[in-house]
Amino acid sequence: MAELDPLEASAEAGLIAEWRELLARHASAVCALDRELGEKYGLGMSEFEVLERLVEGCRGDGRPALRSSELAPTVHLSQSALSRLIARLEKGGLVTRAMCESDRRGIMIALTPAGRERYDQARPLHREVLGQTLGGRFAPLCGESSAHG
Amino acid sequence: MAELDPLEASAEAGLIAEWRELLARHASAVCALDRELGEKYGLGMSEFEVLERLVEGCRGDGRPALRSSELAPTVHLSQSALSRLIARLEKGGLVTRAMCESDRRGIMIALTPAGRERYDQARPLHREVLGQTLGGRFAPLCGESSAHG
DNA sequence: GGAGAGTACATGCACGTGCATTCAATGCAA
DNA sequence: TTGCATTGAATGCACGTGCATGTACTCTCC
Repeated sequence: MAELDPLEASAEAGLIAEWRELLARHASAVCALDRELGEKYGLGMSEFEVLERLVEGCRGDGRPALRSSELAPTVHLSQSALSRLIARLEKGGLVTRAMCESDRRGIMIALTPAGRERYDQARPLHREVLGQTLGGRFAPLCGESSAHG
Repeated sequence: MAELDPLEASAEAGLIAEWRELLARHASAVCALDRELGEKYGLGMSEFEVLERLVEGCRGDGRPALRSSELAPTVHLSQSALSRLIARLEKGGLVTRAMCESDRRGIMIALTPAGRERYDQARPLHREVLGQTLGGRFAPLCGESSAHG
């Protein structure tokens, strides 16, 4: 049982505490976001994140669109998952996919007016949910047995 | 555009910064844990978490098993997901499911010696990965485009 | 210019997840 | 006791994800 020094053991305990808090916060926030954004605006958490990156990408310079490869690292999604997510958003009329003229392998993803509007509508709820789940401390934990029921 | 006071706007910016850091840390840790534990010990992150709860449940008092309903809230999994996860662990010989004699609707989940051994083997790697992804700051982000390739 | 390596995105597939439902057992009331 | 609502867990199903691969295009070197 004497596998660690007392010092290392307490460092490990701190690490695990940090890890479990991270898991709990993540679970409660993602769960609440998916539920709330999903039922009120038909968006999942990742869909909203992508819309938000597109809105930010259009800010400042007049660039109207982002490459898929620029988007992927910012939303913690695999390339294939992002590809399908963009397809869903396009099907919903929230973004458009256009061939990139400088490199015809790539695509330019642009927000449509409907996409911008949906984002603007969903944003206050997104912020509110985050405020409750991150700022607030009533973490309901996730899973249908505790928060979904 | 004047939808928020400056004060509220900066509070919102802080909230979003916190949220994005949470997402980034979670993604990199989960991705690394699933990859490392998966390829070296055949365990996913949630499988490991469940084994750990069982090990902790057996500590102190001599209680050899936990109810499924006790386990669920601690691992941020739905009841159905936990049910299938336990089935996978049982199939792998790491836990046993036994009828609960006091309430025959419930089941008692107990770690087998093999399960305990697998946990003991995997634990150092689990801690190491967490130390790198939480303590360290080289967050590789997740997704096949950045960390899986 | 042509061949082969490398890159960007799409797609087949397997898998884990949550929701809704189902089945069995319990608790309570009549 | 019977009858009914409730609870614990398992399962059908749809869906989002990652991995491996396919397809189209670009780049480099000859």
